[in-house]
Amino acid sequence: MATRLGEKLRAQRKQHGLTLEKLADMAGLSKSYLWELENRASQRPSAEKLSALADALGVTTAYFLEEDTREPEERHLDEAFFRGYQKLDAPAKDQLRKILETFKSSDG
Amino acid sequence: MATRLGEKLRAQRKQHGLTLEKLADMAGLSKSYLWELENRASQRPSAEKLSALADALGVTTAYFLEEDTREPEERHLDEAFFRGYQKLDAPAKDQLRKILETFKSSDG
DNA sequence: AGAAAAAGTTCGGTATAGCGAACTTCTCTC
DNA sequence: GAGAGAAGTTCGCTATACCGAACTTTTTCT
Repeated sequence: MATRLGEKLRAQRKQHGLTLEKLADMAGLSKSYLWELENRASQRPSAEKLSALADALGVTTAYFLEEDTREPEERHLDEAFFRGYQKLDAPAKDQLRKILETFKSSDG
Repeated sequence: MATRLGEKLRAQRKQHGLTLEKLADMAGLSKSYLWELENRASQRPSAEKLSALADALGVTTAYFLEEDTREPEERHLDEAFFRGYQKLDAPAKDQLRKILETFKSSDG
């Protein structure tokens, strides 16, 4: 077995050194269901549950859903960057956006 | 009735000039269920469905789930910025991250 | 205004999300 | 290696996600 989602969940959980029960408590679901998410194929968790898990593990729901070709490390950097960006005030955001535009035009 | 999620869904759908049926087709769900999402309280759609809707409407799932205090316009800018950033090559990303750090330290 | 088409709404049914509690396996410590 | 405690797994059940088809309302024609 082992779905893509299940593998990602388990990998993240282990990485944080959490047991099924601890993570389940943190995310507000049962450990039995969390086990099913990790181990049983074709689970379709609700957006609520998946989002709670993503929050507890410090990733985005998109990470669990998408086929993401990025390395986990790069993905993590990207998400951290976006969280940081969102906390800026409006003028700072605006500056960054302008800088991004110049970067865009200088490659493919 | 009208939940937070329902309101957001309907607002986005109208903004794109889509009927229930069109959006439902685009996102791969039935129009009857989409109607329920928009109009019935306490819906807990699967991450899959919500993600498909978010994709079709050009927003993130987080937008539908979070209490987001940002103005829709700002949120949209932020998400567009992040999409742009993710497409950059590694060195460009790295430069932007460093710039972000300098911005962070210069405010609260 | 009235027909026809398009949009929205209701409803009954099936599959499964998600739970609690019991059971099993692993990991200690003596 | 036995017994205790933690971690993982199974299972039966209830609530509900989600659908198709029928129905109603709104819009768009002439």
